[in-house]
Amino acid sequence: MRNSKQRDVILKIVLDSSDHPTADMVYNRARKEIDNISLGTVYRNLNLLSEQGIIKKFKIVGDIERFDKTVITHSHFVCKECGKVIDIMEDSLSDFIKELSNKTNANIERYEVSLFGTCSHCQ
Amino acid sequence: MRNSKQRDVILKIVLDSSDHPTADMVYNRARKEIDNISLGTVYRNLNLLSEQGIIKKFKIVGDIERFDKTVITHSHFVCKECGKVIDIMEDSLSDFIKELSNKTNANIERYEVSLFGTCSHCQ
DNA sequence: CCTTAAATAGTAATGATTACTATTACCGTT
DNA sequence: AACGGTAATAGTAATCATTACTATTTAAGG
Repeated sequence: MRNSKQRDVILKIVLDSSDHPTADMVYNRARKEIDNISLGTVYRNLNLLSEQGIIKKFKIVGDIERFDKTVITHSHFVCKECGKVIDIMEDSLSDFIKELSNKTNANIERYEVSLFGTCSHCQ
Repeated sequence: MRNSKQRDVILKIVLDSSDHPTADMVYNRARKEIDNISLGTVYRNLNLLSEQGIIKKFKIVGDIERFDKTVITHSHFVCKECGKVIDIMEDSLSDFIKELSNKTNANIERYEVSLFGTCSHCQ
């Protein structure tokens, strides 16, 4: 993998963001530094970086792809008022899923939990 | 809401299916009964029927919309070998999410859990 | 400073879903 | 049984996120 100014900028944007940006959000932020950067380049590099485990790509049900600097396993909560995506770092969830795996005699290797409601700010 | 042959056929197909069909799957099955039924009609009626609570529309992360005759809250497991979508009727999950709601002082109103792995048949 | 392949910009294609519009058909009223 | 209003439909176009394609640019090793 060669160096590229584009990839550096894209990585820095994700590492500096805490709002779980979409590819389009990264694209718009990147354009402020490289005015003619291509959306395809943003997608390719976001996918590349997440394949390498440097950033994390995730999806919330009913939503589009998002990217996160936090690579460790965690879930996401979406506030229906402000639209914010909030990290839920919940280890007990993974324990719970393991139990479920035994009960249902299906071998659960991976899970995605999307939570919806109202965040503490908006209540 | 008026009667329509199309809606009757579409509803019957979902009620007779246990494979969590997509709109396109319902469309292809419906065409065997009404050869010129429109895909738009299928989408509109599937959405209409799920708004009425007669069927259930759901999504698995990374997958497209699916429809289910089972309307009560439950989660879904996807086998990566055979591709089957299997219902997980797990009450304890909902209790767990309620607890999580308290811990995180976010008001969790709804959740979607997608489980991935290998089913009992394919192991 | 050359060369070569990786990376890019710009554009086209894809696929699921929704929107649009002229036509059809359900159904209550005569 | 015919009529008229309007909901529902068929067929097609539009949308939007994402991927694919291709000619051009650029990193970096010799």
